[in-house]
Amino acid sequence: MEPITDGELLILEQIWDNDLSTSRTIAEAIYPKVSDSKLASVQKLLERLELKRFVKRDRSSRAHRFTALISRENFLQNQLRSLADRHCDGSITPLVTTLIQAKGFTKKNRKQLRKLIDDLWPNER
Amino acid sequence: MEPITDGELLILEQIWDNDLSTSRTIAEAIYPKVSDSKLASVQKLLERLELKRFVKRDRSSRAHRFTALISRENFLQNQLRSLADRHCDGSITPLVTTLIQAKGFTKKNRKQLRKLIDDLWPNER
DNA sequence: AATAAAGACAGACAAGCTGTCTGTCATTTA
DNA sequence: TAAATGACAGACAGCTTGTCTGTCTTTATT
Repeated sequence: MEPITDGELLILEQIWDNDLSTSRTIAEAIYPKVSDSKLASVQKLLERLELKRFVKRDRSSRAHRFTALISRENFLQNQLRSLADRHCDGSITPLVTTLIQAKGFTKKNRKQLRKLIDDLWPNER
Repeated sequence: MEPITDGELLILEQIWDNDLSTSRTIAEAIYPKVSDSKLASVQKLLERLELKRFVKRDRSSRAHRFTALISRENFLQNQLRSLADRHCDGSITPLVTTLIQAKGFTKKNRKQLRKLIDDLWPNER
């Protein structure tokens, strides 16, 4: 997967939140005042997002409408895989063991995690 | 935590593998042939690593010796936190639930994870 | 119909980042 | 004393990134 920049991510998130957005609605969600140049900036980032295959464009109406080509969940999965590749030789277990010992992972979270594993893979206990 | 570049990471990993390395031993581990300029490149990256507080430098001997100021484990934790901040509003549970459902996370891994939770937090079952 | 508004698009741009390299000086070694 | 080694400052090209300008086309308004 191509790397994504902060500006591109901001726009992709708008599209996730609101499918079939136009460049203007996206710009309005990001900037308090939408000038011509700000709109052009959004369009440029959309152009790059399309080039990187994060987004597709419906050209049938005058104002093009955009749709994400990757789901939030899938995107997160890819980001995590990249991190595993970069820092753990591709292995994901170090990520899991690190995360469950992190500060923000509470007793309640542990309980939910146990339940999730039990639900997703019953008969493994 | 400051962002780290690929070149800097390569060098930090050498220091993790071999504490108290000099710029030369690091360069020898990275490049097949160590020219003057390659050595200078390593030194420049070490300078930046020091500036970013990833590394400290012992200046007592002529050839400075380098030590990591952050452990591999701590570093990974920070990377994961950054990812959570960027993509999940700081929450880490989405990362965990995504990871355990990833392709590379096997039945054996699940078993190990159950055991790890049980070992780290007994009396929670 | 004539004018104005809105959109797409190409291109340019400054700022910043990144790895590399050169040259200079100081220190150690042969 | 000469040569080798190391630290360091600075420069550099190539790339990235968000922004902006200008032009053309299409739609809306008068």
